[in-house]
Amino acid sequence: MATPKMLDSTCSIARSLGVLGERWTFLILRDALSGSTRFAQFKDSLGIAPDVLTARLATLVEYGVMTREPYQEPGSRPRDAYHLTDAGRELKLVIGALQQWGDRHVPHENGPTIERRVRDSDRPAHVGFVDESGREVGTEDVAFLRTAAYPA
Amino acid sequence: MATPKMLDSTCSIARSLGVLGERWTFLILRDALSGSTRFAQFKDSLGIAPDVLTARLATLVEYGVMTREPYQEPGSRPRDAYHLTDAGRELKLVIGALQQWGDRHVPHENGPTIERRVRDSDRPAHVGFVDESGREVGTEDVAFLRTAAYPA
DNA sequence: GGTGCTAAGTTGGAAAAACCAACTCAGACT
DNA sequence: AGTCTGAGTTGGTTTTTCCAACTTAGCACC
Repeated sequence: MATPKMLDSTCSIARSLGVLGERWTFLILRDALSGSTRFAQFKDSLGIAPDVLTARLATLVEYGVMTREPYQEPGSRPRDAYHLTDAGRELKLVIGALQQWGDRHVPHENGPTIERRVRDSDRPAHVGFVDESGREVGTEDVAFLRTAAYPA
Repeated sequence: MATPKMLDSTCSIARSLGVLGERWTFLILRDALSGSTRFAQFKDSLGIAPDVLTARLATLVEYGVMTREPYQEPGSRPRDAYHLTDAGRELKLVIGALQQWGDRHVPHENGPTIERRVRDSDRPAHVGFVDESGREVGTEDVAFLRTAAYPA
């Protein structure tokens, strides 16, 4: 139920995790980013208990990460489909960063099963820090600094 | 206990979450990235139950995200300090991506309390997709593609 | 050399969340 | 009328988490 304590935090990481930090949520988003839209798709792909899936989809919809829309395939009764919103699609970066970290630091013997590539050029892409001019900056060259809004 | 089912997955995201996906872990890492090293620092800052903190630190150490080292301040008894490894420091990218998403999509009325800046120039930085040449690419232009290792 | 202090835990019991199997419900199709 | 399927709900068990109290080890002071 998207731990409300965290949603009020002044820390953006805690607030993100208030929405996304429960078990299964990131895996649901991974599936959604790769095209899953239906309850049964998530359930079968993940092996998640249906009551938990119901709860997770509800919080994702509640916080604007996904929408729930009725749709009807011809010759089928109306169903509900879950689609990522713009906010949800922006999580591609978070998912990509997790994927990249897992590739490197929790490797599987067969190597990566998914790679990130630029659509047109087909060249490899990765997640990194970028400055205003769109140039990559090394991780060590980025500092997390307190703003004026930082509490005392 | 770092759900072993996920650690064997061929999906790198699932493997990452097998190590990092339990409650509190990302917040522990956030604190670690901002300089916390001691048990009590994490406990007091997060309000986490001590038994859960013990368990989380143990899995982070087990999977090479942090190290546990005895150290001694003069005039104090020897204690254990927890430090991020290189693998742990690379999670800055994941944490940064979560932070950025929270800033934008789960905003707090006071605005962000932390911002990402390039160390020398002091200019803002963000997390993004980058191609081989170090140039940022839009999220829409990045595809997640299956490799030969993708299971049937 | 006993008492108190503090950091880093451990332990035991209560509460919350996740898991699992079985069941419901509604429309389409036969 | 009966069957199938997707999308859930329900009830009971197991696993995690939470919380408060307890332990342990070394230092400092008297």
